[in-house]
Parts: sequence; C-alpha cells; structure tokens
Amino acid sequence: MANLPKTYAPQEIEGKWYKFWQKNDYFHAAATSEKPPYAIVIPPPNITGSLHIGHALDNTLQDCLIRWRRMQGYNTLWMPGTDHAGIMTELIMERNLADEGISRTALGREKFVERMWQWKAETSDYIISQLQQLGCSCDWERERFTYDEGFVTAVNTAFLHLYNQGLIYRDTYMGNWCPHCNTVLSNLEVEPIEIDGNFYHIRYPVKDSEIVLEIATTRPETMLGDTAVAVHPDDERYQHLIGQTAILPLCDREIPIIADAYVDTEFGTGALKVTPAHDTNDYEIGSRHNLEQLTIFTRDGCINENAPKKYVGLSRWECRERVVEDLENLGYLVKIVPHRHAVGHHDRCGTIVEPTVSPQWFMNVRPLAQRAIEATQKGEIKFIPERETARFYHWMENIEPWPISRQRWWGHRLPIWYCSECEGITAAIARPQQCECGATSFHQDEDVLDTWFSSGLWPFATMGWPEKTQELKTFYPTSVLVTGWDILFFWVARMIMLGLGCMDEVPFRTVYLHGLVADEKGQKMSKSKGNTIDPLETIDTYGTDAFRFALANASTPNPYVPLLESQIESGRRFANKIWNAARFVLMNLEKYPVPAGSDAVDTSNETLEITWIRSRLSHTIKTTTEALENFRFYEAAQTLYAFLWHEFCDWYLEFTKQRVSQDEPAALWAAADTLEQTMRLLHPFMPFLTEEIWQQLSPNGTDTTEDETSVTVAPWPEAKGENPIAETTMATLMEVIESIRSIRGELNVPIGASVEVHIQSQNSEVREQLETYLRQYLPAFTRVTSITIAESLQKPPASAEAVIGDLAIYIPLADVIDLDAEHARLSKRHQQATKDVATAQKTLDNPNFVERAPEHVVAQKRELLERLLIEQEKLARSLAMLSESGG
RNA sequence: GGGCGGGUAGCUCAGGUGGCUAGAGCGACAGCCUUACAAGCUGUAGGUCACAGGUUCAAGUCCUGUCCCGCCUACCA
Repeated sequence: MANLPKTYAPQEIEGKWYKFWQKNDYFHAAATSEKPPYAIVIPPPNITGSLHIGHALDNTLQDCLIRWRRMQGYNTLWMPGTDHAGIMTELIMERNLADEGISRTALGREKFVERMWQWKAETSDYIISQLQQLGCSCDWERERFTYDEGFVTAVNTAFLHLYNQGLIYRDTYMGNWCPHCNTVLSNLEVEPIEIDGNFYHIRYPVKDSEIVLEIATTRPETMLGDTAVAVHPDDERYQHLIGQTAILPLCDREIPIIADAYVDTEFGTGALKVTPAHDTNDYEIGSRHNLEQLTIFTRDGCINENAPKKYVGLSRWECRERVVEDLENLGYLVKIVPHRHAVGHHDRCGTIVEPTVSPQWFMNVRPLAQRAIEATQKGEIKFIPERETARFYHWMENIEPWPISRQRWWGHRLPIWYCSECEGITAAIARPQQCECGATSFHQDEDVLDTWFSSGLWPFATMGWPEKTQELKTFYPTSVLVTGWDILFFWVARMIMLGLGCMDEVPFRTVYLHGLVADEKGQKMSKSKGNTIDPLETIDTYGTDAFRFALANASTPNPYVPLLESQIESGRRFANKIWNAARFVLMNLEKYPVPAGSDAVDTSNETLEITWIRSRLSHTIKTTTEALENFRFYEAAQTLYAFLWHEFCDWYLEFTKQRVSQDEPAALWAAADTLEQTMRLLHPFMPFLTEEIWQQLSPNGTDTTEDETSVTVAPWPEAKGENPIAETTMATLMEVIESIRSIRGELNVPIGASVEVHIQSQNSEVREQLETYLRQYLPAFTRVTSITIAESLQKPPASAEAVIGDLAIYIPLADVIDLDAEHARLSKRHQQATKDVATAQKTLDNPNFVERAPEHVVAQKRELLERLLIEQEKLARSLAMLSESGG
C-alpha cells in the first residue's frame, strides 16, 4: 500500500478510474443477456454549449440509479447522446456569425448547415467529456444524436406513419410567429410575461352620423389591420350601432360594427376593435363573421403595403408611436391609461411573439393524448412525485393541435414534396418519380420539423427503430426516465404520445421528475439571474464526488432544490472523512493483515462492538436500498452520511483503536469489511472515491492489471439482519460515555486530567454489561483512573453527577469542581426532567388514552414516565445535597 | 380567475399510511493539534412546528378557514 496523503485529492484519482472503467467495458449493455434489463435513456443535452447545474443534477441521479442497478445484477443500459436543438443552436450560430460580420441569409442555407455540422462536432465531444468528468456510466458505444443518419430515417418513418393515419396535416391557421426567428412556434414555446403597457382609448367615428364609438386597445398599431368593431349583442349602449359602419381613422376605411358574444361589456369600453390577422381572439371572431384577414406585418415584424404608405417599413414599436402621435394630432385619441398585462415572448430569443396567419404542418395529437391518458390510468406509466400525474392529465386533456413545422434551416426536413406543376402534395422519403398530374418535377418542403418531434422518438430511435432490433426487444419500454418537471409537456408527454403512435407501447414505466436547482433564496438558477453554479468549476474546486453527493443530498422531493455552496463544501468534508477512515483502516491492516481465507466470518465469539456495527450496517443497507427504490436520493445520502460519519467513524473506529492497541485485530478486520461494504453502498453516489478505497481494501486488488475487477460491478450489499439487543446495550454504553464527556466539558475538567468514575445501578443486567464492556471501551473515549460499578454506593463528596434512568454516574472532582456550575447544570436537567414528567404524566392520566391507545404505545409511555420519574427524583436529591454542602 | 407546492432552530431542509422526550447539515458559542482526519475532535446554546378553529385518547402530521411566499395554468382586448 502506498502512503496515502492526509487529505483527499480527487484530481489525482478521478481520471484514472474513469479510464479503467472504460477500458474494462463495464458500461456496455449487452443486447441479449440472461440478466434482467434495466434501461434509461439520457435526456440528450443540447449541443449549444456546456453542461449546466441542471444537467449535473439530472445526470448524477441517473448515474446513481444505473450504478445501483448494475451492482444489483441488472443488464443496465444508459443510452447517451445529444440533441441538435433546432432554434436554440441556430440562434447561437447566428450570433457567432454576427461576430464575423456574416448574416445567416447572406451565407445561404447550404453553407449555414455546413457550419452547424462543424459546430456540432466540436460541442458534442465537449459535452460528452463533461458527462464523463461527472462520472456518468453511459454506454458510450451507443452514443446517438437526434440528427444523425439513423434519426433521419426514424423521423421520416414516424412522419409518414402518422401522415398516413391522417394525424399529420397541413392547414392555414393563426399561430405564434417569432419575427426575430422568422418561424411559427407552438404554445409551449411562448412565455407570457407581465409588462407595463397602456390602454389606448380611441374614437372610431360612425358613418353618416355624429356618433363616435370609443374602443380601447393595448396595441394601437394593429388598428391598421382592423376589419370590424365588435360589441356584445346584448349591450344596450350599442344596440343602435350594430349593423352600422365605422370609419377607421388613419386609414379612412369603412368597417362593419358587428355583434359578438365574445366581447365583455364590463371590460374597457365594451367596444372591441377586431384585427383578424393579428390576434387569436379576433381571428376567431373573424371566422365567425367572415371578416377579411388583413395582414399588416411582414415576416420580420414590420409594417407592410397593406397599411397606409406613411407607416410602411416601420417596426411594430415605431409604428405604435407614430399611430398614437397621429391619432392625437387628429383628435382621435381619448386617453392613455397605464395597464399591466401579459404579453407572449419567444422563450428562446425573448422576442415578443406576433400572432400571424400562415400555412403550417400540424399534428393532431388528440387521439394519441387520449391513449396516453388511458395508458397512465392503467398504470403502464407511473409519475414520481405523484402530483405530476395531475399536471400530466390536465395538459393532455386540453391539448391542441401541435404545429410541427418550423421555418428554419437546422433540422429534419419534412418528407413532403410539392409538384412543380399542380402543387399537389406527395409524402415520401425519397423524391417521387411522377405526380398524379403526370409532372415529374418536385420541390421538397423547405421547412424543418420542431426539434421536439425528433427528440420525441428518442427512447426507440436510439435503439435502432424502425428496424426491429434486439435492443428494442430487450430494453423497450425503458425502465425509468429522469428529468426536470419543467419539460414534462415539451418532451415527456410527446415521447409518450409518439411512443404509443410508433411503437404501440409507452416508452418508459416510471417517470421521475426531479426539482430544479435553485439558490439559497429559492430562485431557480439561471444565467440571466447570474446565480448559477458552474459544474466544471465546482468539480475543479471540490471534486466530482463531493459535488455529486451534495446534489443527491440536496435532492428532496420539492419542486425547487436549493443548492448551497456550504452543502458542496460539506460533501468535500465527507469525502475527506471517508478518505481518512480508510487510511486508518489500511494503515492498521499493514500491521494486522486480514488472514487468508477469512471470508467466512466467525461470529461465534464476536465482541459487542462488532455485532453492533454489523447490525447498523445491515440497517443502513436496508434503508439505503429502500430509499433508492423510492427515488428518495436525499434520504439515501443522509443515511450513508450518518452511518459512516457518526457511527462508523465516531464510535466504531474508536473501539477499534482500543482493540488494536490491545493486540486484538478482529475489530479491525470487521472495520475493513464494514468499510468495504459501505464503499459499495456509496458507490452510486461517489463513484471515484469509493473505487479507489475499494481497490485498496480488496485483498488482491492492488493495482495489478490482471484479474481486474471493480466496485462498479461488485454485488450490491445484502442486509443480513439487525440485532436489537446489541443495539440497546450499545446505546446505554454510549449514553454513559456521553454523560461523562458532558460532565468533563461543562465543568471544564482539564483534558489531561484523569477521573474516577463511580456508577450505581440496581439493574444487575446493566451492571453486568457495564462491567464487561465499559472497562474495555471507556479508555478510548475519556481518561479514567478507575471505574467502580455497584448496586448501591454513596455519592462521593464534591463530585459531579449524571443520571440516566436508574443509572447514576458520579465523578469526584475535589480539586476542580465548581459547585455553582454543577448546581446550575443539575438544576437545568432537573427542570427538563420535570417538564417531561409532566407531559408524560398528563397523557397517562387520561383514562381514554390508556383505554384506547394501542397497548405498546401505552407501555412505552409508562416506561418513559418511570424512567423520567427516577431521573427527576435522583436529580432533586442531588440538588438538595449540593445546596446543603455548598450553603 | 382556477390549480399545485410551501411556511418546522439564525440559514437550507428532513420529519411515507397520526403515537418514542421534534431531527440533520451549515452557522453560533466554549474547549481541544487526543499519533485516520483542524476539510478534524469534544461539549453547549437555539424551535408556541405561520395563525385560528375542528376531528381524535393522541396533531408538525388529518379537516376547515385566514394570512404570507413560490410556481403552473387561463382568450379579458
């Protein structure tokens, strides 16, 4: 064994072990195996840059599951890959190009896409290497990309499959248009943000009359596209105007005054200007009344020729200013009232969306949504936490047609061909030979598909669909999907629908939706808020394992999980603690090597502390396993932390010191065994550190290259059962030790000073236990000159006292005792005891409690009261004595 | 406007189907370099479990209402 440094240095071991794992192919899943399958597909990170804190959490949790199941003996597949992330990646590329002074349009589609592929090559490698730094045990041989060759086939096949069922169709409809990205968007991509706007009240004169109709709008510029004014059919104020004609100011166009029940008489003036081409509701009204759709904006959000000349070419905002100015000058403007309202923004680029009518490809998701609901109701899919199920249903039940075409360049082209002669549509992967009309010339649809269409195929396209591969047979449906709740609709819901649509089977059995990483104020971490923690920086500073442990430890079931720097720090301290515990064990093993063939542990002559630590280990195995089974990562992490630090290190290793100093190595060998098993338990959370220690501990497992093995493929520990008697005995001993320490601490007994300990107990069993073990253990925890244990003994003069139930501990402190301090100490405990007695007494005094509560609860209460009464009485007596001698 | 989640120690959070004397980490205070670890050890302090009712032998936990905070959703121009 090499000399281990005093402080754990993660940088020195992490890279080494990752290479080792890869070399041994531990992460590769066999397409066929006798082992039961367990599969997770990674939520493919976008190729837009580097991993953020959300990825770190998401992938840490996935790796925990995968490593745990692998150790449990499953044939585990963690399918990795990246996403081409259509619009987002294009935006970044456009920004890069802008830095070079090139515009996308100047470059042209072909060149642009070429550059995108170059970019992809660089960034996806970078992202993969970051996942590896995080320790992710993905099956890298199977890495995929949502725009690779296989995906093109899968996307085309899926499209045609759904098209042929009539689920995909072309329609001209009012949609969300992003004037910056020049594409239509789905509702999900539009983020409503509250902004401070205005309500503009404007007069619309009524033709052939002196009457003016006052309307109110937040978007005065759209009046240039007005084709009606609507009032409520029952609105008495406007009855006489229905059917009349208004004169649209600035345009001098005549528009009808119509009645439509959509109009809210209470809101604004009760008169609504109608712009069917640029407002979703107005569009509906327009279709009901057959109004003209007058488009007044260009694709990039400027005024077009349908508006009066003076406004043509202005941006939406310039136009608003000019229109308001003109209205005011001409006397049409009544007033401007500040008005706060929600306005849709493109979630990717932040541009205010312009509702626009355009021809698009849609997917009718209703039938698949219905099947998804049914599948969930039948239990084919389970959501964790459960509350997410309700969100899922709600969205699925209210789903609307999904616009799937995007007017962009980077992404899957639609397998749709238009005849150059008759414009007839042919759906086919390859260019068709001949149109029904006889023509032979075609052009392919220029649009690309929404990125989520292709990532919706991820769980089966990555496994080779549409081929009927062995992988699909083995691993589909996958076991679990792990992702943040924020993409439940974007991605999870669509995977389920497309899985049902293409595979006729849900893509996964369980969906675990974790929280979003937040800062200490509960604010979601985001670049724009500047409150992010950079995963790579964190790994550099604290080490991967510390970071991973902190993430798992922070991962409560809450929708937002605050991650504090101090928690990562705590992870690092934990790693260092483990490191040093291992050092201690290993250093001592040099002196006392584990005898060969000692695998069969001899428990016949086992000492209490060994029985105890094995019992606690068994409990820890059970709790950790259950926590993982229920996706309670924080609970697993906390269980392991508490066991390793506060039981194994704080107590067991101290016992071991004592034993070893007396030349009794059995405790040490049990320590090595416990540590080895604990390293296995902890491995899913802290893969690098546990591998390093496990290798050092394993009997043959020094750095030999032959017969390589790894904790990665070691079996998951088995809970062998707990020993309540040993645990109870140990608890008493610990209490005694803690009491003595407490006296020493509170009464400022010098560290170097040895003390006499007198213990009185009427319980012979307890006395026996103390006789047997306390003499052995105590020296490891505090300096003692002598220990006296008796059924009854006089409290020595000038001594400090502690009471534990029937047990009294006296420590003579003639030279150092501060009687006032001791009095204060005892009276505080007496007060507490009195309070506890009162509480317990009150419960037991209630006859209904004794009658109706379960027997064991009553018995427990009685025991407690008894013990508390004894303590209270002892303390009272000692206090009286103390006052006497002191006063 | 609806729906969901939350309010427990100075801070961040645990406390499945009500029942041990309400816990942890961090922070605070006091004392220690005790030969695995100062990224450590030992001890101490700190909580009307948001508020008000109710159900129950028993409520941090279940019910109702109120007040805050956050989020998701909705066509009020």
